[in-house]
Amino acid sequence: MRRHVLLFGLVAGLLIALLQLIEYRWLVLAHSFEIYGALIAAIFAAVGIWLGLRLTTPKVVVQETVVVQEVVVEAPREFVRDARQVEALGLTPRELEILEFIAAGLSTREIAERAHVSENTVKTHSSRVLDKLGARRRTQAVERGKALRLIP
Amino acid sequence: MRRHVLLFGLVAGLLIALLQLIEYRWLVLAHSFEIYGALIAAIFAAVGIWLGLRLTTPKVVVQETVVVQEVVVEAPREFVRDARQVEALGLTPRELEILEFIAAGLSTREIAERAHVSENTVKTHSSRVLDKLGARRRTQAVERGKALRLIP
DNA sequence: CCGCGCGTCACCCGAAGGGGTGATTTCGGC
DNA sequence: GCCGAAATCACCCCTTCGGGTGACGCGCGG
Repeated sequence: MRRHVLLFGLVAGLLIALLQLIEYRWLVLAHSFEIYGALIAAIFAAVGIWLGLRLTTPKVVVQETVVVQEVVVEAPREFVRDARQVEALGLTPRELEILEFIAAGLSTREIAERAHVSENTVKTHSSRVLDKLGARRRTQAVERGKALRLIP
Repeated sequence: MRRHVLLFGLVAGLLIALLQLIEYRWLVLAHSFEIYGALIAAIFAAVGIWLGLRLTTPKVVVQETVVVQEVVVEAPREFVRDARQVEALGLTPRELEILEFIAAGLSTREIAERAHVSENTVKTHSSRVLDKLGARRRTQAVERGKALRLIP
């Protein structure tokens, strides 16, 4: 980021110098003022657009035959649960919790241990989750949960 | 996109007009020329950056109380399977295929239909997948498969 | 040619998951 | 104080899943 600012400053300086040069050589004419202004405007706008794109576009780096692509980390992709989906589906906090455990690949027994409840309770919750998600299997529930942004 | 170009043209025109006005009113001084140029440069660079960002930043649209957010499709996040992991685990193409079906939430029967093989075959494959991934359940296999970049 | 990896299919058995129903408790709101 | 939502637990029944084993055909490489 700082690199970009420095780069921009450098480019700007060079451009100004260049324009000054051009001005003194060929544009010392009547109305050169307007042309000069338009020229500056156009060039800097272009540079600005380029810079704006640079700031948000991924970069591709080639490293020892391995292509590494810098991904735009739009705020480290911190997971944010889609509250509207949750509400629309009527999922309770506990049910979401069990869904997360399921997505982690835990068995009913393991979930029961971690959630400090009986296996029957876990089964009840998971049944409700499957029902509310319209899923017939845990794997399907997980798939839908991820698609609906209910779980990471 | 075309909208942006038009918008930019309009803004540019207004700015030029504004600057002309300012120039005639207060900047008819010695050396106003450089100031004027710098001003144009700065403003248009800013506009350019803003425009550049606008072109690549997600947009939020409010529709009948429903907020729809355009998500930046970062090069559709093309999935690239980690071939080294596949080799390290000794997973065959068919097994990976079945793993994908499992991740999609399909049952053994459904997978058998889509893969045009018997349920028994699917069970054999899925058993091998679970074995090779060190998983005890399908959900766990999916979780590990994703973690190891074997499946999207 | 023979072995090996892969894909295919079968059968069995026990474990796990899923569907349905009913019941109790707890807690916050009306 | 009653109601409803949420959470808890139980039991039954059936399906699915997972583990184990065995077998067959095909193609490739030694």
